[in-house]
Formats: sequence, structure tokens, C-alpha cells
Amino acid sequence: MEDSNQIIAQRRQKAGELAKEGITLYANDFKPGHRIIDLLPADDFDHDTPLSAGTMSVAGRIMALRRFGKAAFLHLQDGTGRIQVHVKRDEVGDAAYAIFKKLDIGDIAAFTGPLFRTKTGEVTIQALSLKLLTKSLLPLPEKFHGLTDIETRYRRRYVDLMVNPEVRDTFRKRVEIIRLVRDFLTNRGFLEVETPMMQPIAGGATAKPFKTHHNALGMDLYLRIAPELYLKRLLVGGFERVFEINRNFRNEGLSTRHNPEFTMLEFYQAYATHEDMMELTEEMISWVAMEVCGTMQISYQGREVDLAPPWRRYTMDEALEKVGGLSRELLSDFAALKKLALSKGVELQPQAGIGKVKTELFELLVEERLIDPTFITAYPTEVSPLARRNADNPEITDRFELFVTGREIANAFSELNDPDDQRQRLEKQIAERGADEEVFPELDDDFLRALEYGMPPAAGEGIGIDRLVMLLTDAPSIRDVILFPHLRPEKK
RNA sequence: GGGUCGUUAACUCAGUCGGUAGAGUAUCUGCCUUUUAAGCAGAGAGUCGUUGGUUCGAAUCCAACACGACCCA
Repeated sequence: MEDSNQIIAQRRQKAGELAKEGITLYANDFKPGHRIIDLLPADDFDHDTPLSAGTMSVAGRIMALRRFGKAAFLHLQDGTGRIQVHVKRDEVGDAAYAIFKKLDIGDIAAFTGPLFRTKTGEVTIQALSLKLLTKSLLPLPEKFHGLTDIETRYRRRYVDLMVNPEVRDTFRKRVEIIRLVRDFLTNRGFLEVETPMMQPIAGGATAKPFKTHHNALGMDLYLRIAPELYLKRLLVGGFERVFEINRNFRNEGLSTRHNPEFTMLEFYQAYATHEDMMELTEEMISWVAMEVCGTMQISYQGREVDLAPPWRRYTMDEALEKVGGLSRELLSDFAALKKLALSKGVELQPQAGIGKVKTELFELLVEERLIDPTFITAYPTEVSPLARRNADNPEITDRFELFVTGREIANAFSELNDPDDQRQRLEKQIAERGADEEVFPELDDDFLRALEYGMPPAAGEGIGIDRLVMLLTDAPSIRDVILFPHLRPEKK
């Protein structure tokens, strides 16, 4: 379809003419001597700093072009920035100018020459020579509105990155955030490890897995829904502080907050409790925000969010009471709670207990109203199959979830390390699921065996990296922080 | 899975009551050696998402489908 387009035909024709004249369309024998950012003054409005003397050489993509017959201005963009180049026939010579006339917006080219300031003060390279490095055959989006069509931006992320600087910024920040998290944990003695992405049993969370098959072994495997059970095996093995930043895969619906593959940080610390994890989380996220955003008071989608610790802490009951507006009496009245949940349209399995009902009501009434960071603690044991029971009240666990801007960012708990309790709770969970599940949940016997060897008391936490990046880059959709979000195939 | 909205030139968008398609940018030609959404003059560029239906006639009305966005589960 695109081959028949006039603009593309013209570009191919120009490329053909250049090739016929002996110009290499895809040369790879030029090494730029300078990065564009290093040629520009630190402050755009500083018109007094002397410019570096001598001949500069840069390479990049032509993003804008204004021709005047025997001269032209263009903007060249490399990985560091954008600089104006002035090309004059009298300076580059007739032969080079003839080649230059066949260059287009989108071409990658090299220019060498000294710096000067135009009469409006813009630092500009006066080209003395130029070289085509890569001919571009497809036109770039319009200069003023750019590329805004969301579908095209995701499908052709390379064009999005080329023309939308704020998109480049977001993904640079993403890399920075991950690096900072890694540094933070490494500096506290955590060991970064890699555990299986393909697992014989998809454990460690409640989610539908992707299924795949190993031909040589003749066995089905699942893409992991969580690394949790493997990281805990490492605690058993004696690594007392471990973390992993890697992909999880969940075979469920897509939304502005869900991509089938997403990046998860999980970390585990021996001899720590969920209380320690709360402190660590406050420290880590507020520090990362400070490093990346320069402040702990950030704005997300028009709402002010204060990330400065300490953060609010509510038990689930407190949150239901203070934020959800439920009375204390109601919270201990299972029948009434259940009736309320059903009246709100919550679907409950027959075996759902009070803990499950409270959790459903929490998601419905409280979650989206937690804008500033809030730890919700004392999760019911019923919905926390891997968490340690509270010493004073076995119906709740030593667990918290962290909510910011109405979204779950982290989930952590003191780990259950009693192998018999763990076995019972997993068996119960499996018994309650099952029938309607596409993938029948299985008991991970090896994990339980590991616990029988003895896992040190520990706390662990998972943080959704994509959601953290969304928060710190003010991105409304998870697709804005994943370079190549999942889309259906493009129709021919 | 359900609902709502969208899909028109390479890009960003108009298109009235149903009468065979418009603008800006980009491209091409000419002029133009400090412009920056350069300017002036001219030109070319379209399977109106797809397939059916209604109609003398469909970008426009109807249906199904595809892809996307948002909301809900």
C-alpha cells in the first residue's frame, strides 16, 4: 500500500539518483567527533558564553529543513539533543550542495564545521562539509502537531521516540528509576538474582498463566506469574537478602493498568518483618522520586501527591471505617457485611468468609480514594495464603499493601515459614479454585520441601515497576511506560 | 466479555440536510545566502477501516466485522 504512495515514490527516486551518482546511501565510515548536547550552552538563554572554537563534527537525523535556494537551515537531532546547522553553497561547494539538495527530513547525515550564533542568538554549525549516512524512505509526521495518533505511536514506537521528546524522557526516566532501585537495594546488601521465567508450576500468586511447551522434554511449562516461590528457596539456601527485577506474565485482560507482561521487583530480607519493609519502602520510593523528579511533592494527572515520609498507615478495618465510611459495629457483623457487598454487586463464592468480604469492600469503597501514599495493614489471612499470621490474631496476617493515587503499588508481608501451615493454606486455596480454572492449580511440593529444611524468618515485598514509573512520569496508561505494549496484530 | 466513542491524503484535522473530497503541514516545480510553524507563486497527492444493505445516488443512513481509546466486569 505504501509503495504506491507518491511521497515514497519520490523519495525512492531521489535515493536512486544519488546512488547513480555514486553516493553511498547507507555509509558507515563516519565517526562523529561531538555529541550535540556538548556544543550547546547549558542555558538556552545565555547568549554570552563563548562558543568552542574549531571544527565540530556531528551526526544525526534531519528533523526540520528550511531551504533558501543557495543556502538552508536544518535541525539535526542525535541521541543527546538538537542543533541548528547552516548549509551554504559557498561554504560546502557546488558538488556537496547538489547532494544536499537531494536530502530530506528524516535522513541521517553528518556535518562538520565551526559554531556561530545567528542574529537571533541560536548556536548553529556552519557546515563546511556534509555526508549522507542513511537515506530515509518514509516521511516523518508533520512538524507542528507531530505524531499523536495513539495506535500509531504504539505500533511505530520508533517514530514516536524520534519526534516526541517527552516520550524519550519517559523511557529515560524508566531506566533511571530501575537503576536507582537496583542501587538502593544493592547498597543495602541485597543480591540481585535471576530465577526461572518458565516454571513447571505457576505459583506465587493468583493469576492465569501463559502455557508453553518444551519439545525435547515433552513437558508443558508456564510463563511465571511471580518469582516468589523461587526467591524464598534462595532464603532457604542461605542468601539472606535477595531481589529480582524481571518480567511476570499474566494471561488476563488488558487495561490502562495491565499489560500481559509487566516488570516486577521482588525482594526478600531474612530476619525482617513487614514493619521493616514499610520503612524500607518509604525510604526507597521517596528517594527515587527525589532523584528522578527533584522533589517528593509530585503531580499525577492533575492531582498533588506528597511522597515525603512518613506515610499514613491504616489497618484494613481502619481504612474501611475512616475512608470507606463503614461503622465499627458493621465491621464485626459478617452477615451485614455480606449483604452490603452483594448489594454493591460484588460476586461472592459460597465459601467466602468475612476476610474475603472485607477485602472486596475495601477494593470497592477505599482503594481509589487513597491518593497520598498509604499502607494498608492487617490483611485477612483468608486472602493472604503466603503471609505469616499475626501473633495475636491468627485471622489476620502481618501484611501490607501500599496504595498511591488509588492504585496498588506494593504488596509485602512477613513470610510464612511454617511448612505445615503453608501446606494447609495452599491446599485450601487450591481446593477453592480449581473447577472453573483453565489451568488447574497444583501444589508446589518442592517449595514445601524447601520450607521443611527451614526458611529463616523473613519479610518480602513486590513492587510493580511499571506502576511506579507511571506515578513518577505522570503517565496515564501503562502503555506509556512500556516501549512496545501488547497490541493485536495490525491488519494488512 | 459488555457499553460508549473513534477510524477521511504521509501527518494533524474539516466535511452542513445523502448529490462522486477539503484545509494546513509534508512532497514536487520556480524564485529566494541568517531562517526557525521562513516567505511568495504554482502543481500533484485519497479503495473516506473492511464487507454487505437501504437509495436514482452513501464519507454521510443501517448491519456485521477489524483495529484502537475510555469505562465496566
